[in-house]
Amino acid sequence: MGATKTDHFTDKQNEMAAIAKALGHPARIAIVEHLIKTNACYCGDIVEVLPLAQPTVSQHLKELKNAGIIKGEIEGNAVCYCIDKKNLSKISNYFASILNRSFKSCC
Amino acid sequence: MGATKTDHFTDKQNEMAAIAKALGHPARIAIVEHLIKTNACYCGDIVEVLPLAQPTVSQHLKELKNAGIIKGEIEGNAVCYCIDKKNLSKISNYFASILNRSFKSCC
DNA sequence: TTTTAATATTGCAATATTACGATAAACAAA
DNA sequence: TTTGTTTATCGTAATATTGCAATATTAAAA
Repeated sequence: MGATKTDHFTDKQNEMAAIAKALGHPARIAIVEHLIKTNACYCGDIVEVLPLAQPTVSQHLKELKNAGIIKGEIEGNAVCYCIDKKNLSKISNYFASILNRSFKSCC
Repeated sequence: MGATKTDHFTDKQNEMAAIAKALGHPARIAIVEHLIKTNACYCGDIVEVLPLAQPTVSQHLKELKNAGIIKGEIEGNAVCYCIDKKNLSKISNYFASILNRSFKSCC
């Protein structure tokens, strides 16, 4: 095996898991943090900041983009990336609502 | 390759990524949701609810426990699991603070 | 003690992820 | 058109994850 049984779970569960999974790597957390700090920046700037080769960074950017966490705008031969707040808001609200519904613990 | 370069990132980045990663699977999201709904319950109840075999569920529970998202208390020969709010609060607050710091988008 | 019940662990196959060199693609500049 | 710059894609090796059958472990019950 090795393939997740996504069809056995609800759309919402799969959606939240996909967003969380995209953020489940320190390089992608670092990218998000850098985009927050600089507000927006070129792909090349991110490559300079991270301890990873350019193709690896490009791959991480693609995953964040697929998950709807960032978006990129082509400017000439460069690409300007920035945060797409929508899905970050979704997962933030999701966790907040889970915590609100969680009262006492048995253990 | 295939191994994440954790030593090149900050402790905070690695920590947030680890929590997000643990939540990056629909089965683990479903487990968390079920624990919220029932407040606390036995491992066996979770196995009944999920479309996965007992060893697979046990493995997912272990990952959630390692990430500090749930905790389990042994009661006789059964184990009662419940949410450990601490790390869920951490990631919830983390995303909230990221969103607060994120103003306008370039693209 | 033997049996039963509830979880955890082991071992393994299938698949996914991570990382990067090489290369391609797209565009600007000369 | 040629060259340089920027980013994406391809191919591939190393490693991690997912899932489950078989089995071990632990403790209650008979």
